[in-house]
Amino acid sequence: MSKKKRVTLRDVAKQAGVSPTAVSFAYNAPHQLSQATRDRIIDTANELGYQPHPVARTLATGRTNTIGLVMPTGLDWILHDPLFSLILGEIGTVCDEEKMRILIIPAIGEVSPGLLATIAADGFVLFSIHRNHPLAKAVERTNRPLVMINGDESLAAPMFNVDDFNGAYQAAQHLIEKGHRRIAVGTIGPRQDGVIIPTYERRMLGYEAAVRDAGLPPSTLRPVFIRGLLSMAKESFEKIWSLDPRPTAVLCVSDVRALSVLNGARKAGVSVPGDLAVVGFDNLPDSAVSTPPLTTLKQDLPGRIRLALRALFGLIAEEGGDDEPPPLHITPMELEVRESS
Amino acid sequence: MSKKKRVTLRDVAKQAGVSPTAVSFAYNAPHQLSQATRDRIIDTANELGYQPHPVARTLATGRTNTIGLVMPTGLDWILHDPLFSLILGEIGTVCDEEKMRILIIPAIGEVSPGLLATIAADGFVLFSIHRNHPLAKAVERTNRPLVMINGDESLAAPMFNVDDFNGAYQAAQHLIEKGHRRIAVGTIGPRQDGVIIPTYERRMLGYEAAVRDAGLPPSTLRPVFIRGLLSMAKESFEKIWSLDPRPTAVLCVSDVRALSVLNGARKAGVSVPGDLAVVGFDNLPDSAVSTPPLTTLKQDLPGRIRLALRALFGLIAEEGGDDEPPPLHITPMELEVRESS
DNA sequence: CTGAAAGCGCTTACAG
DNA sequence: CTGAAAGCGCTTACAG
Repeated sequence: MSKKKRVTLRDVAKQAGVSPTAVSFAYNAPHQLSQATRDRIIDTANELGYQPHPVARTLATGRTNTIGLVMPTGLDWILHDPLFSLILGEIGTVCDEEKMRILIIPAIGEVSPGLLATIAADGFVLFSIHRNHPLAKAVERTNRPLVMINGDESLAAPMFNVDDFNGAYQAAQHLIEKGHRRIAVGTIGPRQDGVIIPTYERRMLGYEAAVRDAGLPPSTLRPVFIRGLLSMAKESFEKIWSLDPRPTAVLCVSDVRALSVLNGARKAGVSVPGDLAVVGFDNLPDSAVSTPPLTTLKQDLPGRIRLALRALFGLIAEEGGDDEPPPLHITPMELEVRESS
Repeated sequence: MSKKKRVTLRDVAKQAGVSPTAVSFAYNAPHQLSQATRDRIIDTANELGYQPHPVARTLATGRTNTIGLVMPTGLDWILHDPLFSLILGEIGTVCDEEKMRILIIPAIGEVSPGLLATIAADGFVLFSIHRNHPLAKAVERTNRPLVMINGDESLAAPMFNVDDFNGAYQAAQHLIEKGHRRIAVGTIGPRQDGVIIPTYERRMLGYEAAVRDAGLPPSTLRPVFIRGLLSMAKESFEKIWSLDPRPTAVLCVSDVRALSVLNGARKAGVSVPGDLAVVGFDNLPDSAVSTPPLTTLKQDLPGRIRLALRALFGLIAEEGGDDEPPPLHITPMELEVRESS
């Protein structure tokens, strides 16, 4: 009583009076069939409750219809970070359209060397992965298509980045022009697992260049390690506010950090931008409606993700590695000045 | 250059000079082969770097070697809750031993009706799922083996529970004997998605019965909705402490809640058990080393999980549903009195 | 103890 | 526009 027989393609073919080939075509190459037969096949398939068996399909095609998404954090972090939510949401949308599944691979802690090879993905997206990360090499060794988003530009793979350096440069320049001379930089601290986020590295360089080009001393910038968690508002703000000498502005490498500082300042009764100007990075949806709205760097993240995924699907479809050098896309960023600075 | 040919079972057979059958046996039925040939096969397989193709195996056997684990919360919650960590850890260990994979199915929000049917699992474990939950029915409809842990005893499936009622009864009785007459009950609030946790339901009944049997009025117990998050220590404690009249003790339906209250009390300078006695439920590892150590109800959770999984693997192996009524295992709980009460 | 053969449920050249 | 046939990489009665 527990094993209902599965309805197979053969059953549908028999019932509809066509060959198995025709049934397969009805799903995978509809234009090869006349409208009439195609409709008849699909109708009888629905009647019988036919569902193509994904495992059989995979065995026949060699495709799993899954992409592996390598993220630089643990799963719990991914689920809480608004930027990651945005990214996952967009990737999810595109993958739905393409009938692809997503397998999230958190790139933290011990990564067993052979793991990636056994993961049944048609291709990989690496998000914010540094060249030194063990997974960067592991993925390359699988010889499967891959693209990188916010990646390390010294890696040889199609890369879809924003212009972190120039974005950061603009942000710092903006504050300098406003007269700020003591600027905290809210950034990520060294991670205990040694993982480096390439984006943040480049943003730091941009800040520093702007200070240098303005003829100001490096000490104008004071790095402060804060966590990218909205719940750490109090701690983040206090860490910045207690610097000696006290800064008049803060540049954050991410909007989450900037919003966290913003909230902390408000709770402490410190006026933004009066007492402390705050500038973020990435332009989260929340940043437009915070109190006050956040000055930050705009980018078309969804658009960039779409581009990257199209590229990946292209590579998967081609299958034969052509040997062109992998493309490097760097999208410019635009400073959106709002009321926090 | 991108498609290395996969080493197949056939390649190994050829190289080792045996039939494909023999190679398959070397992995799946080693006793059918002489020691000598088995060793030879395994050796050449390793030399060639042969890895059995899981998809092909699934197609041939009908087994995916995956169990679906249905949990009553979102993934982020699962990753933060120490009880769930314990459970996942134990399930992971057993599944590793059995070479089974785990697919976590968070039972929250919208659950599409056909979803479960398309999930390629050989069987399911339902954890803390109530009879009214849509997934309870959906899983039953898949007609695949399933077992329940901390389940709703009105459901017809093998059930592995603790004796929530009597455990709660003991806990309440203990406080009553100590002379407490104003007892807060730290429990879960109604969830916005209407999901009910069967275990907590039964625990409430046990508390109430003990009060009744002691001849005390129902108002002795004052339910307070607190969240099962250690980070909510302050809020949890204050909610209890601000009851009017102020309680002298609190019964919590979970150790996480009890620990959270304990921490909140300590930070507020309220002495436990002097000003407030605290009793938990489940005996987390942390509960033995908290300040003060927590009075709680002991259970052998790992043992129970092992039992449940063995039962599930048994059902999967049998494959033919025998029609015995599903077994109901109820493990007794023992009150472990420590210094918090 | 070992092998030849059929089958799991699809896809896809190939031939018509 | 449609069908017969081989194949994806395994497993497993069945026969020896």
